[in-house]
Amino acid sequence: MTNTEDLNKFEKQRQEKLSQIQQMGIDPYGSKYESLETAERIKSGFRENDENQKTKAAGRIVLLRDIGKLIFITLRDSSGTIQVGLSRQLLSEQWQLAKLLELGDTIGASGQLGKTKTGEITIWADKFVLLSKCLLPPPEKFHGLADVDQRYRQRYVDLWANPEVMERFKKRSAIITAIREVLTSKGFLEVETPMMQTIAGGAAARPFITHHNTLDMDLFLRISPELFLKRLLVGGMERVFEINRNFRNEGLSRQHNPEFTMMEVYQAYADYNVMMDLTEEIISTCIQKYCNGTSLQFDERTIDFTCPWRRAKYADLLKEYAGCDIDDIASVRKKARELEIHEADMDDAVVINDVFEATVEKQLINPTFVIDYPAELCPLTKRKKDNPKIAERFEMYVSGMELANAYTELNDPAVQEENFRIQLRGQQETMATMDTDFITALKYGMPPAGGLGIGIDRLVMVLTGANTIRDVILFPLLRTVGNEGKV
RNA sequence: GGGCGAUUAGCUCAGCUGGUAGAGCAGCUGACUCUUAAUCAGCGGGUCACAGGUUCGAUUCCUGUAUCGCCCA
Repeated sequence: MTNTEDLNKFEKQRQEKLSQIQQMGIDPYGSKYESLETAERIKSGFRENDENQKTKAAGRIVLLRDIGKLIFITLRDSSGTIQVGLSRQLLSEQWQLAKLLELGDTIGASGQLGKTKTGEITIWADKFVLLSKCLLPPPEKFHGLADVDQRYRQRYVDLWANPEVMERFKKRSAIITAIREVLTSKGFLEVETPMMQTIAGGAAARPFITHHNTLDMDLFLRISPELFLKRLLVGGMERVFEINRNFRNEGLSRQHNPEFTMMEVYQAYADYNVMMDLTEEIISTCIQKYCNGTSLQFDERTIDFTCPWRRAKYADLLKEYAGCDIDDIASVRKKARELEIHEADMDDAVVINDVFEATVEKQLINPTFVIDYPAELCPLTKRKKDNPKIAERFEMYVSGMELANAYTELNDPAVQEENFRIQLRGQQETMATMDTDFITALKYGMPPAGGLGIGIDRLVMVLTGANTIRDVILFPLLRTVGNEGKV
């Protein structure tokens, strides 16, 4: 709990400076300020011994050293920091305002670029403007904002108080751009499909429910775009992708936020092998562009992304790490009991998968394609021609975390309808609706295809070394606190 | 949902076995025209998360609540 009276004391002091500035006839919230150079460009473009380098920059005051008749300011913009020198000599009539500047204020400054005696590139301002007054005390200048809760709730402070946070989100944006570039250069069309759906399909997860008033209709926030993207394959879009949010009404963890960003891509006339190559290409491109080399540090381990990545069969991994044979269900159930999985009233496939998750997943450190899943776990996937018990599906793991999931897409409407029926049998409430329109679409004929989903948040975690998903989502879902929202 | 831990000044953190609190930064006053987390001198600043309980006395011990973190489901 913050003590509002004390907070008011600091706020009051800043308010007083604000009114002093206003009494000087100055607007403390500025206006258009253009022709700026970024801090990094100013520094990289600096020419020694050039007496005539004028420049103009704007940013937030993150450090301020007042030496009397000379003030040094460290200004932070989105590119980095630049030092601004304010001297009484150069700014005779603006000097009074200069002495009122304080940490957190946003200013713009223009003037000659030069170096100080100690070699710091500095804008010696002949003019500056207050662009926005900061009325609340900024975080501690050296440690930044450390309170985890406050960092997420007040990301707008976190972003400038902790430069590595800004860097991480710039990297996130760059990663998504790189993915778009890879896909569009290969002829994939970026599309948007409904976030609000009348049937929450395409995955097994509990959805969020909302309501449309005029239509008096309950809607679900989508748990997956899959069934809509496949409709586009039926429509003749042969290569499509979507990068957008999914919503799952389930627990929160290091790897789970209720809303998360998913990239899904579908390619007609392809299969899951093509999707494996595409996964390698997309992620390798991101790593080449934004990391050094082909390996990186994550979770205190070195992860080697050199292609090709390991491709291992689900059943083989189960044998390797759990020590049981997928075809010997008794041995799998025995292992489940050892792992304290309550297997008694579970289907065979579910027990197998729980054992897999408990034993295999965390062992998959370097990128690994787990291929050929038990068909029962994959209602939307085509079976192997020579073995109908196995589905052509892979999941890709890094550091024990699922990053991607892909299938050779099932396009036989009769098999799909049967799979839906089996799936619905074991479920209740919100999930128990058959997407008959999707079956209708398949009846018109969907080309054979490969489909792939990559969890963007988790990918960004791995590529930026973030150990919780909250560090790669600007505004992660948090509990409301106190009387937030009340006026 | 379960277990463990945290919550002390605006911020970052100390505070041993119970005796109503400290530092640095920030703020205020003053000095300083080359600082780099500027420095120097001085000053102010706290319902020790919240609510109960034990005690002569609780920031400290106990219980509950809230939020966050870690681990597990």
